Amino acid sequence: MKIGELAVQAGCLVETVRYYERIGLLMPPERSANNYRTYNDRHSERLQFIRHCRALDMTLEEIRVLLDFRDHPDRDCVGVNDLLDKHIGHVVERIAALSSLESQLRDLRNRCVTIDSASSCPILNALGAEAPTEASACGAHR
Amino acid sequence: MKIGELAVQAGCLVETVRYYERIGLLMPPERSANNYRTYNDRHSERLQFIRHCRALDMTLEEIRVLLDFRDHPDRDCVGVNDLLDKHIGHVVERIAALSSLESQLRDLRNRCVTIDSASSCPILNALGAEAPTEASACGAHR
DNA sequence: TTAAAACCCTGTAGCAGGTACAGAGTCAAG
DNA sequence: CTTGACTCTGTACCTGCTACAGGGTTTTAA
Repeated sequence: MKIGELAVQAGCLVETVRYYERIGLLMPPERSANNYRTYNDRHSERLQFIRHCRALDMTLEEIRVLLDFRDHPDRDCVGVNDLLDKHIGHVVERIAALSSLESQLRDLRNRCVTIDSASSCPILNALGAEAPTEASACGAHR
Repeated sequence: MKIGELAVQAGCLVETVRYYERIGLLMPPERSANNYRTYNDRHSERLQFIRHCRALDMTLEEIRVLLDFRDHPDRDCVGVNDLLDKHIGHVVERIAALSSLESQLRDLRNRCVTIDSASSCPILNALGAEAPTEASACGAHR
């Protein structure tokens, strides 16, 4: 099958498929006489695996590790569990950071009750003053 | 004051300060005879405003709007409230998406109880099969 | 038969929000 | 007078794609 059909099967763009090949996540397929990529079901399966993982917000590096486990079925799968546990940890952290963020933003929003000139806007004033309490963890995982 | 001191005051890197100047968020300061940037307290205040907003996970475009309100104290501040409400909306959406993600990941993780070979790992198998239920909303805001 | 639409190719640039150099100049302390 | 800490500009890199430009090919419809 050609790249367009593969992309449809996986629900992604053709450019994404070529991108995965370029970064070595998808092995380069055979080329037909006209230099078109020709894929088989194994490629399709692998691409769908990748897309499922991406839908679960895993990084390409995490996916690379999982693919490596898939490529070595003889090894035990402890690493798979570890990776998943870590990934869940990242997600939990990110939720906590965003929840804290939300309450800070609501605090800020509640300061303004009257529509007035920007110079006396309590929100702008609060954003300019001191630190808004150690927040963020924004540099965190995604 | 020189750029290093300014950066310390704002808790960011020197490169970040220059980056903000480059994209027009921070006005270019005076230069001393040796071509060093020389900042005053107004610069410092503005930079700290920006960093506070970033700590609240606002985009640079959102911050640009808020700075514009600050720069026009005569205008009313309805737009400030609107911007904040929208931003809170984004954060709430993102939390919902991540929570759904977390439960999917936990489902996945719970499939594996025994340490076995990767070929029979239920996690790898599940990631390879069908769609893991419409998930993600990963393309969402940040 | 032929022309247009729909595909494929490579290569490169762009997004956000910075970070990290390289290679050069400047300045203060020992 | 040299060492180290700063500063400057410019450019490349990061993630995970997306979107061209500028070509070639194949399929479909008139």
